[in-house]
Amino acid sequence: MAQPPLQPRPRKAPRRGEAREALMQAALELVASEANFSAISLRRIARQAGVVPTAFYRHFADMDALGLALVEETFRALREILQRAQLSSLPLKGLVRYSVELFAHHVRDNSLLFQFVVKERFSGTVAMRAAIHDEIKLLTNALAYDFGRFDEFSHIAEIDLRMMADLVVNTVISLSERILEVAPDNAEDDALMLRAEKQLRLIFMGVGRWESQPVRAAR
Amino acid sequence: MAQPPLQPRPRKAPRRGEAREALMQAALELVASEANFSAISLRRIARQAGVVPTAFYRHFADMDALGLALVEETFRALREILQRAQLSSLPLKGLVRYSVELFAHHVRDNSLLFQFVVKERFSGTVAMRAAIHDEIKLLTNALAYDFGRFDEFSHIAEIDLRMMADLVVNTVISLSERILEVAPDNAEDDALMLRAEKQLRLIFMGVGRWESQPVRAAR
DNA sequence: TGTACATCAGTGAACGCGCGTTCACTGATGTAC
DNA sequence: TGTACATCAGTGAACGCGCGTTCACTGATGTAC
Repeated sequence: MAQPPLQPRPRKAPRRGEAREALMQAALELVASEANFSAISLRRIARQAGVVPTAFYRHFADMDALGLALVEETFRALREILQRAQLSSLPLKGLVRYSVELFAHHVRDNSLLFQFVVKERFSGTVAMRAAIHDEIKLLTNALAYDFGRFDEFSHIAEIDLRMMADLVVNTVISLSERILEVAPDNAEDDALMLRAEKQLRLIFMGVGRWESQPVRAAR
Repeated sequence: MAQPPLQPRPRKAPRRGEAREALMQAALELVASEANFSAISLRRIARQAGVVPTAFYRHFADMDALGLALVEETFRALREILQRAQLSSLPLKGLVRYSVELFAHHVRDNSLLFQFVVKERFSGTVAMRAAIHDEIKLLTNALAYDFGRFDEFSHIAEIDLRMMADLVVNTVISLSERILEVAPDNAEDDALMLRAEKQLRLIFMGVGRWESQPVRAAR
């Protein structure tokens, strides 16, 4: 049945960056379909990408470099969509619902990237964990800054703005994790989005009544 | 210098369960000091436990069984401390602060176990992820049930009690993750606990104003 | 437009290593009488 | 209290395998002129 490939198949023309993207995609697929990044081998990734193991080194110094590239790609795309949406210039009314939907759909549309980051956030190498942690911290700081520009938050001390931004970011991260662990299903996704939306509205209900303590004098 | 151990050292008397605990402890130490569970080998665990690789099989069918035993141990101890504390019978005043401190100290005192669970919650095998997920769901349900017994929550629909319990559990999990990623340091721990306490108080401030939608008729 | 050549992506053989798991074994502990 | 024996934790040799990485190579693409 099988035809012995006696004559070597013609070498495919290499195109710049093609194999690099194939390797990144292969890593994402393997991590999503099983295990985590540290449990899959360089050789498996190369095989999945349709490339010989040694070709890996043409594009990445080692596995850590590949992982870091995937983290960067994830947050690059996330920052881009957040910047395009210009959330902080929208009217407050309906902002929560809109933001939750925007985020949830983005996670679904980029589920392999986000699955990768969710898995590696705590179990990756030190470099990868630090990279993810730093990116999340940047997002949290930006959110705290945006809060400060709304009248509704004018009575809140800076440290409490950060506390609130942290709570909101955690809630949204948790939403992403949940979305990724259920099979794509509109009804289920809607239930998860509705719950997250309620959680955020609950948080913002507290903001109006929040009284920040006066700043303590540094000793 | 080194004396050649020509005559075999006397065999240590095996004690029931001793090696089993040594294997579990070895796995915790290796996971905490580097990598994650899927990245450490059976042989490394045996070596760390001071036992020959094949002895592993006397105590666990495979690595998955060891991992599941560690997950179970973590939540067994957590359930025990929560049950002892009898939180829901304490006066509401000061309950948030007390609960946060209780939890944070428990995490510090059992940091290897919690580091393990935090790392494996998303990156472990399917069986381990499911076990952790189920345990957290049980805790969330118990918390929602406890909420329902306070007068302050009497106007909240059941689904919203669950939504709120979920938000509280997420906040506490996030606190644990943070505590485990900073070196033990009372000042830093206190700052993390204070932030979590504020986040929980903010959430509960919203509860008084929350209006649950009337239940929709099933179609 | 044509030619010469540097660059660089991809190849394939080879290496030594740590891995999970098997097997037959040893010898101490606990139990039946 | 003493003896015989089943149980079971731990041993050590051995296996075949996939791993990361090295090396010298091939040949297509892009560039200088």
